[in-house]
Amino acid sequence: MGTTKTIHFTDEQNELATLAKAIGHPARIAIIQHLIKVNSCICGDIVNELPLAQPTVSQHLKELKNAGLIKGSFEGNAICYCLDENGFNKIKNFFQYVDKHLENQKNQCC
Amino acid sequence: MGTTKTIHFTDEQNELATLAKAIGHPARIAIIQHLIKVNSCICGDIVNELPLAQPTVSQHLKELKNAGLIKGSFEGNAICYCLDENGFNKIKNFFQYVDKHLENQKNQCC
DNA sequence: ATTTATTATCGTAATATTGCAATATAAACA
DNA sequence: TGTTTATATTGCAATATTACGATAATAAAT
Repeated sequence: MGTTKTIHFTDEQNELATLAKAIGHPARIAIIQHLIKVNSCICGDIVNELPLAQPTVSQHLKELKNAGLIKGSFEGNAICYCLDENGFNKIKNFFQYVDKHLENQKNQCC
Repeated sequence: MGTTKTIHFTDEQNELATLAKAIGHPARIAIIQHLIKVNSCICGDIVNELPLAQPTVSQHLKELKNAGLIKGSFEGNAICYCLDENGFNKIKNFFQYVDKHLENQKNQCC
């Protein structure tokens, strides 16, 4: 196998999983952190920042983009990337939901 | 390969990635949601809730536990699982950090 | 038009993940 | 002790992910 049984889960569960999975790699965390640090958008700089070859970085950027976590726009012959609030808002809601529960259940666990 | 180059990233980046990766599967999202729904702890019920075989569920529980997202305590011959705030607080902080940035940069992206 | 710079894609090797049947382990109880 | 119940582990097949060299594609600059 190796194949996730997405059919048996709800769209919401699959979407949240896809978002979390996209974030679940140190290189992609580093990309997100860098995009926050430099405030405005960047592109080939990300390749210089990361300890990975250009095709690998390109692949990671693609995954983040597919998940709706970053967006890129052409700027001359380069591409400017920045965070996409669409994806982040979706997970943010999930974590707020979890957090609300954790507050209520403090020290009441089994 | 298939091997993530964890050595080249910071401990924080690797830890956040591990947490997000653990959440990044619909079955594990479903487990988290169920633990929230039933409020107090449960165990074999999770197996009944999920459309997966017992060994598969056991594996998913193990991953969540290793990541510090759930904790289990023995209750007779059964095991009672519930959410572990340790793991969740760590990612929560990350998303708050991201969110703060997104608020500032609204519509100022490239 | 050619070169240069920037990013994406293809192909491929190595490793990781997912899922399950079979089996093991451990605790309660008869 | 033997049996039931609950969970974990092992072993394995199928698929996914990660990473990179080589190469393509695109657009600016000369």
